[in-house]
Amino acid sequence: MLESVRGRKSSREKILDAAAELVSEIGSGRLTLEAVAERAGLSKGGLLYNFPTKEALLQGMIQRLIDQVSAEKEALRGQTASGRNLEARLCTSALFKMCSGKTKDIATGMLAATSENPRLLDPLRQVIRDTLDTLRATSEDLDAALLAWLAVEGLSSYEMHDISPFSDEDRERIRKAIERLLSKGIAE
Amino acid sequence: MLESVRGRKSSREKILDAAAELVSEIGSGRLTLEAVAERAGLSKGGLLYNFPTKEALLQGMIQRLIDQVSAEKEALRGQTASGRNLEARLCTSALFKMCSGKTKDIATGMLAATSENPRLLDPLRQVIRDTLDTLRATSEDLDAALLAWLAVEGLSSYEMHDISPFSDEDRERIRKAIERLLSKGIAE
DNA sequence: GTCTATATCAAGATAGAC
DNA sequence: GTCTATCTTGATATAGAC
Repeated sequence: MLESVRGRKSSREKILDAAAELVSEIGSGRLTLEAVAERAGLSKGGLLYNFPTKEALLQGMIQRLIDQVSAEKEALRGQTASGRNLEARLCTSALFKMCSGKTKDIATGMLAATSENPRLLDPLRQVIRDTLDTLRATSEDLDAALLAWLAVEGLSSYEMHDISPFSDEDRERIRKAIERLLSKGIAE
Repeated sequence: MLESVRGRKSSREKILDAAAELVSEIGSGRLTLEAVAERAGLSKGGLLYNFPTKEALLQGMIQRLIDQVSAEKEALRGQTASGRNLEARLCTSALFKMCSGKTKDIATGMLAATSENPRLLDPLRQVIRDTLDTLRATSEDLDAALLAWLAVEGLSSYEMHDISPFSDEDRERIRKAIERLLSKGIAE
């Protein structure tokens, strides 16, 4: 699935980047193949060689979103000390990184898919169900785990729609509060 | 602003309802004036009399979303015992009601607006900034208030995109956990 | 206040050259 | 693998009747 070659990005990657940026800038519903092609530095024909339909492009955006979060989570697993609510900590950290880092635009794939055809979110639905199952099965404090997860999703949603009122310091404060919630739980 | 007359809904209300439903069903990007008109039980011409452009319709959807949450919050204010993190409790309760009740569809106005023109979310941006200011100024435990707020937004986002994995019981559990977080805070 | 008819335009997709 | 040219559809918006 990883198609980046050393040095140069593949056309597919350039196209997905271009599409993600455009969704942020002009809105998911205004995403046109022509605009994506121009931004990615090729023609409509070239784009349609890589993604034969617009739906295929949107599917690609969703799949990259899923792959990115999954990869981030697994990378964190190696660096994270085991302990209370481990899975929830991995999951929230990975999502948090996604919505604050430079891969932030990738989340807009969700908006693009929702816009065109809500069923394109099916793969994401499955991931979310699996995440809930995992949290249920492994969390020492499920209430805290659910709230932490949802809070990161809320933040992510705000960033995705570009309506977040939070500064970098705010986000850091939120990150720490989530960490505290997961390790200490809700007070009695 | 409230234009409902006793008995019959105004055309405006019927149109806004129809648009909200359609966004849930076919995706924000597929929302067409013709489909809205048909669902609302009038013709394209009749629709365009009430909302002269598609943007005006989307603005109407966003405004109704804002008005609804605001009204819900003020209604709750009368019934809620004052106490720890009052504003956060009002705000989360109002949002929670929106995303689980029958007014759920109204939230999809956000998707419709994002889809067509992200700047249509400007009024919502203002409300969110004001909410953050209020929480900052009044919360006994700001960390808890922020997490609770974000958690409801996360839940709302899942429901809005129809990717929520939660059952009614799950949502009730989440509601209680948020209440507990706001009244008790994060453990030490 | 709501209807029909129509002008106008833009977007997705195809075909075939290079 | 990428390009240009073209076909076709469908959506917004206008004009004017009822």
